[in-house]
Order: sequence, then C-alpha cells, then structure tokens
Amino acid sequence: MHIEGRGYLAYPDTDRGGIGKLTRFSYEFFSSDTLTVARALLGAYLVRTVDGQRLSGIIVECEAYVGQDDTACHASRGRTQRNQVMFGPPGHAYVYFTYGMHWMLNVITEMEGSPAAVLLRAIQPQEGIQRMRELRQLRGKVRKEQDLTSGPARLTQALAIDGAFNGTDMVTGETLRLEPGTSFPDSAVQNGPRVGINYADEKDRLAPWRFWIKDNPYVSG
DNA sequence: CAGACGATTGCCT
DNA sequence: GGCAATCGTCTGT
Repeated sequence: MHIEGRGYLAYPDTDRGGIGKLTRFSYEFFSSDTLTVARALLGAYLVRTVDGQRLSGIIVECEAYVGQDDTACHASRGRTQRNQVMFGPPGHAYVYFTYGMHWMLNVITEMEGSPAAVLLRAIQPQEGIQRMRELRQLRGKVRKEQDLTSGPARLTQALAIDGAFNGTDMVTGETLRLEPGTSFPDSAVQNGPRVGINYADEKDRLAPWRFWIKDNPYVSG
C-alpha cells in the first residue's frame, strides 16, 4: 500500500475484495464513539450515483465533531433548524451551506439524541473522474487532479452534493452512500487539530480530531 | 430587523 | 501571503 516517495494510496481492486464482499456499513458502526468512526472511515468509499453512473472516492481525510461540549461543533449551542439532523439517528447525512457558496458533507455518529458527526474533508477519486471534472467545471482548464476532491467543499461539488441530501440515509441510500473499502494500518494514519475553527475554545481548537492518510496527495492543505 | 460571520475556495500580488 | 466572494443562519435589539 505504501509507495516510496509518493505516500499511501489505496488500491481498491485488490484491497476491497471481489464480488460478494460486504458493501454496506451497519447503523451500529456509525453509532459508535465519533473518534473511532472517524478513524475507521479512512479507506471507506463515498459513493454518489448520478444518472445511473457511480461517482466514488476513498476517504483520505475527515474530522470528528463531538457533541454539545465541543465548541467547534454546530450542536454546541443546542438544537436549531440547521443542525437538527445531528440529533437524529446515526449513518445519516448532515449537509449544510456556508460562506455563501459551499456545501459540507458530514455523516452522523453516536446514538439518536447525541449530536455528533464526521466531516468528510477529502477523497481519493476512483470512479467517474471525468464526470467529477465536469461538475467542478474544470473542463478546458489545466488543473491538477488532486484539486478535484481535496477539500470539504471541493468534494461536494465534484459529487453534486447539496442541501437536498441533508438527512439522507448513507447506509442504504441509492444515490449517496458510504461503503466499506480498504483499511489503512495505523502506520498510514496521522491526526492533528481540526481546520478552520478559530472561533472554538482553546481545548477544542487543539483537540487532535482531524484524521488523514499520511502523505496522500488528495489530502487538503 | 439589522448586523456579524462562517467546519472554504480561488484568484491576486 | 492576502483577500474577496456571497448568503443562510444565528444573535441581539
């Protein structure tokens, strides 16, 4: 799995197994501790089906947002219309709009009533890469492939994910789902503080709840 | 109802 | 490195 000088990449056709292998998570998986789920989601497939075509990528970066005591978490100031799905059942999508132009995709963790989620920050593209380029409106422009999905708003744009998916069941969803994929060893995983949360208390700013694949070129800067 | 701001990105110097 | 874009959401009057 490790390529000298090029970091860790996933090889889905070999790591994932053949026909008949597990292709869905359980709700119980997502109901676990959020940090555990975030770590375990590295290597999972994010799959979006558009007009019958599968667009997918392997999760290589994500962040945990852990309940009402986490001042970086949208649920820290209680339930609102925007964040209500965080209080709902695990395995569902929390999609919200920010900066006047960007959509962010999270998957809900922990039991119903316990508001927590994992923000998906970067994927390594696998299927439908040309379609992702079109959705990112990069046709005709010279761009590095790693710019396609290396960032939380970039990946939602590349996969045509918006607020219509807020609350979607990502365990069984037909058009947006998570699927088990490759599993990375701990030696391939790094973690550190989360990005873009300067508004949070110091303890939460410093909490090492961002997880990523070491040296993977698709991880956001 | 006005004002501040954001779990970001892309373009500019 | 700096900073504009752009608007839904939240807060306080």
